[in-house]
Parts: sequence; C-alpha cells; structure tokens
Amino acid sequence: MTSRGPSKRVRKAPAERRTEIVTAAARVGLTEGLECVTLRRVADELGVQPGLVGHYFPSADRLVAEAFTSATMAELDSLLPDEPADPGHDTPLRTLRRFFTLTSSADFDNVSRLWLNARHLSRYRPVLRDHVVDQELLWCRRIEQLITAGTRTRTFRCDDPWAAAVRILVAIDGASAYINTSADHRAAPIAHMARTIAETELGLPPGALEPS
Amino acid sequence: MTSRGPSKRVRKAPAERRTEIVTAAARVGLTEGLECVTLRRVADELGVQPGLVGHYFPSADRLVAEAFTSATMAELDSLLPDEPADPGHDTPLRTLRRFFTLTSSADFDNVSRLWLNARHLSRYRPVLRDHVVDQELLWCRRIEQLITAGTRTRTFRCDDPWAAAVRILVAIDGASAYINTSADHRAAPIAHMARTIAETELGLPPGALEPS
DNA sequence: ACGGTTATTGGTCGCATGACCAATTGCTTT
DNA sequence: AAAGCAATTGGTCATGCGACCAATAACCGT
Repeated sequence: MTSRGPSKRVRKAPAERRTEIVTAAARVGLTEGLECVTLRRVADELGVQPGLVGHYFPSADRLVAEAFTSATMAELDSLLPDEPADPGHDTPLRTLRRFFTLTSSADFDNVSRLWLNARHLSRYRPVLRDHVVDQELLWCRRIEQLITAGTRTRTFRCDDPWAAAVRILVAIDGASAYINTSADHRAAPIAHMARTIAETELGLPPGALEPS
Repeated sequence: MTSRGPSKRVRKAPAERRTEIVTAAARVGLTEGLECVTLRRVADELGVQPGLVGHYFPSADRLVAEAFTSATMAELDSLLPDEPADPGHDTPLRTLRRFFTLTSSADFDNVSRLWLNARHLSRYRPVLRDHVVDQELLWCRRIEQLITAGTRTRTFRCDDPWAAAVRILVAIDGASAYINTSADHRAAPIAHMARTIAETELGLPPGALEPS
C-alpha cells in the first residue's frame, strides 16, 4: 500500500495526478460501489489529502461519473478489443463466444454490480447519467459492429444488427440485475439465457456460442 | 397535507401507527427512492417527530426493507390478483395480456425504479436483501401459477412453467434496467421484447399477448 | 375522577459527507 | 542562487444521517 509516514509531499504533473485520481476512483467504484467514491476515500487510496482530490474535482459528481466511465471503458476493451489482434484467427464467432464466456464468469460480477449501481445512481446524478448513456451506446455499438462483421462473412444471419445488439444486452443486463440478490432457484434458467437469445438472434444453431 | 400547527399530539394504537409509518415510507421509497426513506423524511411525511419513527424502527434498515415489501406487495396484487375475480371471464391469457399492458405502461416506471433501487441497495443492506429475494420469488411464483393454469386449459404450451416465469421476469427486468438512462435509440427494439419472449416461451402465436 | 401505562415529543450526540480556503512547499524558470 | 508559480496540505464549516433518551401528555382501567 501507500506509506504510512507523515506524508512527505509529492508533486506531480496535473494531467498525471488527474488520471491517477480517476483510476483510483474507478477501482473504488468497481470494488466497493460508486457511493464509496468520496473525496476522502479516494484521497487515502492514494495517500493524499482530501483537499487535493477536491482541487481536481470541484464537483464530486464529475469524479464519480469519470470513475464509472474509466472502469467500464477498460472493461469493454478487455471484452471486445476494438481491433482484433489477429484478423485471421479472431473470427466474429470466436470473439462473441469469448465475450459470453467472460460475461458469464465470476470475474464479471463486479462489473455487473457497477452497471446496476450506476443505472440506479443515474436517477439522482445527471452528470453520471450522461456518462452511463454514453457507455450504454458504446457497448451496444461495439456489439453491433461485431454482428455486422459476422453477417458479412455469412457466419451470422441477422437483418437488424442494432436491434440484435440491443436485445442481447437487455438479456445480459436482465440476468445481471440479480447479482446482489441471486436466489439459487433462479440461477439455472437464467444462466444461458443471453447466450441462447444471441444464438436465435443471429441465426446460429443452439450451442454455437457455448465455450469451445 | 398535514397541519402546520404547533403539533397537537395525537396518540394512536401501536399497530395502526406502525402500518401508517410503513405505508408512508413505501410512498416515499416508490416516488423518491429508498435512500430518501429516512427517519426524518418519513416523520414529516406524517407530521410527526423523527424520534417516533425511530421508536417503531430502532434500526432504520428494517424500515427501508418493510417499505420496499409494502410497495412491491401492493403492486403485485394490482398486477396479478391472487384470486381472479371472475374465473369465467379472467382467463390466463387475458390476465397475462393485462399484465404486459400494465408493466409496459408509464405508470409502472416508478415500480421499475424501485426494483432497480432495491436490487442495488441490497448490496449494502442485508435486511433489505432478504426482503428483495422474497419478493422476487413471490412475483416469480405468481407468474408460474398463471402459466401452470394456462397450461391446464391448453392455452399455453410449456414444459417448465418455473423456468418460463424466470425468463419472462429476466426480460422485464432487463428492459426496465434502463429506466433512468433510456436513450431513445434503444426504445424500439426493447419495447416488446418481454412480450415476445413470453409468447415463444408459452407456445403462443406472435402477437397473442398484444393488448386487445 | 384519578393514577398508571406508554405513545410521543424534542432535543442531544457522534459521524460522514461536499465545499471552501489560506498557508505551505516542491519544482521550474530566470 | 533567487524568485515565482501552482500543486498540495490541513484545516473549517454547514448539512444530513442514525442512534439514543429524559420529559411529557394522551388515553385506559379502576
């Protein structure tokens, strides 16, 4: 962690410090929830005085909003890299399969919690709300692109890639709505629902998107 | 509203006062959000001192949890009355159709917000969490019963009513996750998704659940 | 009519938050 | 080496929260 000492003062370039703050805030928001992203909490995450965080973010709302964007942006890039590294090997089918494997894994739980968190908090915080809407559209577009690509290679059959992307995300968000309350009874019917819906939306045979 | 006067003291039977408090708390939770259900807010909703609310709810957590249960319980009873008033006229198909009409209407928005709110807050509040799980199962069972009834009259064709009920609710919850952030782009593909899924789950022809 | 029970008042306490600010000190430029 | 800029400190302030409690007054049974 950070040194416990009497706080030797460290001076950094504003840009660097700013991203450092946002990154720390994103970490807190992802693991503990966005309501824990406070000036004080982020400050001692960095071993710094609360006033400093307040200096970079005169309004705490912006900090929360940027923390959310930072976290979800990073997650999206890990789920669906914008440019596939190896176009020959990373087919749309393979990428989508990997996507469902990842979003079904327990590592995605904190991300589910974050989305739930942000969508609720958007009720009270307009700034956050704007960021959430942006990210929702971004995620949706990223999936749409993937579907469109797969349609061109005849892997998928889909008339309206945008609508398909929207519906796939609805299924994922619906399933992850229970992340904090999951009763075991519901687990089974839910587990593969998003994957199944995706298969029908894309004209794939059942099981085509199961992890290989 | 309540009188503004120097608060003539009114004494009520404990049971009555208690339900009065819970009802007021439910109203606040439904319209303003569960984080607004505070001792003070509920107290002046009733024109009463905060200490009184604290007297009936030594832990504020229970108040929030009971407010949620009260609100969702009432809503469920209005959506799917436990005993159909007229068994000859209220067929399962009709009831389900009405259910989708109501859940799609704007009057349901506050309920969607409440569920989203509660599911997120459950992350931090174990007592609320238990109540949410109970209500989730209750809503699910109520739909399962309806499906089972419709299966007996050969209206629906469905092997696993429980799984069908779960998936229908996932679709509804998925769609209502965007209640606070809805970008218009997504509105169209989402609108009828739950209804469509229900139709396929129950072996109904497309449009069978559209409002008549 | 009266006394006792208890629902209700009206206040206090400690804590956490965001906002704000003067003083300090590290770094860069001259 | 000196000066100036600004990143950083370390504190204050008002607000809203839950918890707690002694005093009060409304209602009941006698």
